[in-house]
Amino acid sequence: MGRQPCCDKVGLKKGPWTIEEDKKLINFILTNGHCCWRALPKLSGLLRCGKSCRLRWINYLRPDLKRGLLSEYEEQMVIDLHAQLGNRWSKIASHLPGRTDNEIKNHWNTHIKKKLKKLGIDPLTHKPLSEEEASQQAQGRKKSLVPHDDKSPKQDQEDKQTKDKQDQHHTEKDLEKNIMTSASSDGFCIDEVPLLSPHEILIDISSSQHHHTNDDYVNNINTSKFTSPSSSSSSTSSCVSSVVPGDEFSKFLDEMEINLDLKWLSSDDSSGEHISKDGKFNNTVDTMDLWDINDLNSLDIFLNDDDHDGAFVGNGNGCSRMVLDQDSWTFDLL
DNA sequence: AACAATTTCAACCGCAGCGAG
DNA sequence: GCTCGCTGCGGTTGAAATTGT
Repeated sequence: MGRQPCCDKVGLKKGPWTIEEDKKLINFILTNGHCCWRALPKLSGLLRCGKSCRLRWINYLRPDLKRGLLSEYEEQMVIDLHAQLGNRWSKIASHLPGRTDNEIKNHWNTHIKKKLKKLGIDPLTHKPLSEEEASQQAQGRKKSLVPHDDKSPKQDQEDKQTKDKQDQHHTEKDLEKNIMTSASSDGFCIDEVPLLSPHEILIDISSSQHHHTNDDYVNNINTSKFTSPSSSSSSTSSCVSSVVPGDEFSKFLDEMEINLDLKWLSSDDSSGEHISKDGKFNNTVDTMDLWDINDLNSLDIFLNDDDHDGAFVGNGNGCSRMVLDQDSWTFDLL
């Protein structure tokens, strides 16, 4: 019989997301949350499969994402965690707030692997490379100990991944046990990284029945309400509901008399003409700025900023930590 | 300036895991 | 215990960007 495909693929769009699609997805999730990824595309009017929507949200549009390269500290954490967990990227990501498994995986494959090899460390075993391997690395020639002629880098990578999988399979339980009970050899213990449980991260709407000042909201949120689930594998299965439950966030916006009407501004030009990511030239405000809801600076600004005459615009420098090379998006105040 | 080679990373694919019935 | 449907994960791909010649 075979499995049903994750979605009816006929007529569904694939490939890079357009600004319009992003807008639709964000608007829908922020106003409705996502009850079910499979149903979301239909409800939101997107010609994408639910899986694609989920991925786009989690890896790119989620409000609490950090953008830009991993810091040295984050990189070191990834290395430490990888030494213990292997290629379990979602687990690794769950310890790095604002980072996704995909991002970490990519960073590992493109940066960290090379870095470790340069340092004479085998990225798979985290042990020093043999002299021969190290010298080969130094020469920039990659040859496996088992001769494999003109294996492409891709094949080489596949081999290593297979090996990695096997190694991982054998040691998985030991590792898990080790992680649960002890610190790593360099003193870093992932158990020290706090993971929040869902009850810690939901907005306390009951308390918001009372009148709040803007500062109340921001303080409330900054303390613990908006936090990073960091990856889909964290304590709750619903990314949005764990960060900002859709209907609660809507209530919050309603109560603040904020109409969630997204305006799309280029990160490098918030007022003029724009060139969107796909290279199309827009003379309307039509690209988006990512928000920095992780620490709610942008929210802070749009709640408190008097300078924008009603129209909230991304928080400039404050946003840059997350935005960097990305566009970002903003709200309009009524 | 033009082209080739390499690198990066967003997005896709297939499978595993899990809960519901 | 089995099947089904959904979600999440990890591996892979390929277009775009960057670098080298």
